[in-house]
Amino acid sequence: MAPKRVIAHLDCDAFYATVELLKRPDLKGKPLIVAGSGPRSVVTTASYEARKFGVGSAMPASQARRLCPTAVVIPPDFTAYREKSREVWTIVRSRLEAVQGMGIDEAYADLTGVEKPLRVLRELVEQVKKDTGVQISVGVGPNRLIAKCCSDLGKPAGFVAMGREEACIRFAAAPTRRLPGIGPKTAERLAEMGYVTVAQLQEADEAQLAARFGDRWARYLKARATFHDDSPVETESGAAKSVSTERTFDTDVETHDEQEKILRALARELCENLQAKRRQGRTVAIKVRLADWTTVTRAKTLDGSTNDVELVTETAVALLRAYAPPQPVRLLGVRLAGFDDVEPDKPPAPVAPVGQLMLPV
DNA sequence: TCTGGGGTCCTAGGACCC
DNA sequence: TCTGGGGTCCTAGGACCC
Repeated sequence: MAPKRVIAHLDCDAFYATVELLKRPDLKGKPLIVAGSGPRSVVTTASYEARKFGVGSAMPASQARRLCPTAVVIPPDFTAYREKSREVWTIVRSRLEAVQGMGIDEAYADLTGVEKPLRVLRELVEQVKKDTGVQISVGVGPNRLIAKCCSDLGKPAGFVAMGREEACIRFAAAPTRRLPGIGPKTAERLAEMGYVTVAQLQEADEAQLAARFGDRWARYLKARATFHDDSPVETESGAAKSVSTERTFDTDVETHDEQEKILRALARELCENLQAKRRQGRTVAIKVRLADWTTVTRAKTLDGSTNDVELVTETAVALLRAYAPPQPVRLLGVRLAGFDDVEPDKPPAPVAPVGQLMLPV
């Protein structure tokens, strides 16, 4: 029988704000908001002082300023965040075997079979704090779902561990939205059916859920509510499956001529990025967001893979012309997918050893 | 008071081939 | 003349996550 899994979720507290405070210690204790300066920017991170005013991630910056007029607003410095992130996860990986990074400021680790896993984690958190100034909150459980919910529970500087049955009880009164995988739309639909809390979803009739969401989703939702999750911690991350560049404009762009000009610049930016990464893709796609927030995508798959500025640009422009946006445009984007190149920094695909026959399956 | 930028995965329909 | 089913590829949209 397989040993009981021990999964940890490690999450940096208010990561961007923390990095800014390390650069500017004089701001310590003040409410701090990391957000762009444009009229349509959103909050990327708020310090805990700012959160007391109701400021949260993904909130329009204009709203955040109104909620907390005394806050110091700093534009994001992604270069600094990437650098600090590298420091943090280098330490974590030096101490733990199986780590799966999830974006810049969090990761899962599989500590199954590790002696005294909680002690190992506590010492790790302490070292990261001492060496980098970054505070990590930790959640531990028998699977990723419980680990994730637990790291959230103790923030900031949290350290929470529990088993599945305890999780079912401790999160019973929480809204379903608290479960990762249940977003605003699904939570809304569940609420319409009378399932507002995790406990209610635990007791929900699966056949009734299936009628509304389909078999697969129904099973998934029940599994989430009862904290069943056997998804593995994936150590190999792999290269991105698509790469895109997009921009929201301070004011909507009205003429097709101007839209085209912007799209060309975006296509160039994307191709230069891909050339640096030595990646080529077959599918060129554009994204157009209209003034009324309608979002449209159009894609074309080419015969061969490319990252050529001319080819990608002309394909993207042709897609835009065919669509001919019927309203002013607030966002334009270009994306390349369908990569069939060798992943960077990896040896070529293995071939059959000499003397071994490749048999048709 | 409006709503960023970078991704992933899933679904569903149509084309096309065997 | 009519009737299949399966598999793959492509496109578009939607939900979700950090």
